[in-house]
Amino acid sequence: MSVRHGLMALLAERPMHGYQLRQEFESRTGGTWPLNVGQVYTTLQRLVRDGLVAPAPQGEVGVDEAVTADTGTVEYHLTDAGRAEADAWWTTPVRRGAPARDELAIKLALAVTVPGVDVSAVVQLQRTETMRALHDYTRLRTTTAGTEPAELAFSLVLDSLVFQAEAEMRWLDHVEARLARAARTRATTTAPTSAPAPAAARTTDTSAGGHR
Amino acid sequence: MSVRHGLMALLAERPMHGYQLRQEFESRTGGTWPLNVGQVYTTLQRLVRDGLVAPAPQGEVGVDEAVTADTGTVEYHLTDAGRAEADAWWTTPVRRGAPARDELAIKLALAVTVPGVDVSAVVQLQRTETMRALHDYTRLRTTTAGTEPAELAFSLVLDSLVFQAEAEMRWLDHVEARLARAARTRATTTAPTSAPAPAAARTTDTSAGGHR
DNA sequence: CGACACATGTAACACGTTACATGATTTG
DNA sequence: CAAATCATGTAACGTGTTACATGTGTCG
Repeated sequence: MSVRHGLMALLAERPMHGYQLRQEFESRTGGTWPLNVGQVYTTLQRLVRDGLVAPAPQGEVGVDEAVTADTGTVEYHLTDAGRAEADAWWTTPVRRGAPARDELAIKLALAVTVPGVDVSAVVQLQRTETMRALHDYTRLRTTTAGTEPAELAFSLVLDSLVFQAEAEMRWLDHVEARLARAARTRATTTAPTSAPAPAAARTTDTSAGGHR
Repeated sequence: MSVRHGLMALLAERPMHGYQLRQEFESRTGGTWPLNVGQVYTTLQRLVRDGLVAPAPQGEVGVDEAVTADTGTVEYHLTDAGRAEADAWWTTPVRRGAPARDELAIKLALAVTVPGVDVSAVVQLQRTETMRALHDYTRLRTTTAGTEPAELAFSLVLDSLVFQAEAEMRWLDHVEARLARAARTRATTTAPTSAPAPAAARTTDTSAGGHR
């Protein structure tokens, strides 16, 4: 629904062409989320179908209703219903009740339940990837620090990505810590008397485990 | 792709029915992400089509190839290619290079660039919603604290949601702070001599935390 | 003229969601 | 027997993604 509402938000500012919508959407988010032009038009079609947006052919301006010399370009604008929808978007928070599927969380949840998976290795790989992304973000941020709305917007988007990536890193640390604790508990409960190998493996894991 | 890979991960443990796959997927994630049975079957179809999964009709076990007394139930299992794919999933981190569309980030990025939008109000509404979700999570966590794999998995998922929600809260605070700073800068640069109202509004903003 | 940005669309496909239809098995 | 659970699927729809086709305007 991001694109749908995003386009409506842009059209609330002023009527625009489909092509323009794409440019505005991308520039205001610093190109973080590229938007294919085709999707703009398909989404616009759906918005028109739902009566939220209406097209107005741009021509040499006929005085009456008939359009003279249609140039083929179309300017889209919000209908009243569309404006209401756009307003409703601003006054309705993004639902966090039924969270969106998080591939990483699903992956690790399954990893700890499926036997034979080296969870630590998975965590380690993800940590590297997330760190890499984090570096990319901070590198990007140094190059931009303006006060104009568009630059502010991009800066906020970047901050959002950084905050999320940092949270992910913290969570990965947390997962590793809990795994180590669980392994310890398991070792003492399931094999209290005879379990020399697991104990050795455990100490090796936390210290030499190429992670942090 | 979460469901697709999730099903493969489950099938890597042991062959299962479609119905079972749904139960396992949901129980191991604590019901955080409900999975419609229909989607399991359509996804399985695609996996079969792609040669990653193969169905085996369950019957009264005919000795030769002909199946005697087919009960109508089907057990799905990974093919060699499917097992390779599953292994590849574990050894490939979730890509953070091209981040998934974050509706909240998009929303706020557009909010600060579209004139006439009360960004502070949007932030405030979202803060309330995110807080509510955070409370729900912590309330859920108190009821579960086991060490069995499934409970550990759910616990980790919950932690992930908490970490994310906390990051979102921090980001919302951050956005508000930057907005206040931008408003100050703007007030001094665009109207250095005559701007008493903005200054008054600013002090009200940061102290009377109710909303803006 | 040729390349490039502007501008509009269609087609095909993947994934996800909901609702519906159909039957077998278990259990109160 | 009736209801719930187990079990398998189909149909329709919404959104998102990519690739392709088509044409205009501008500028070196």
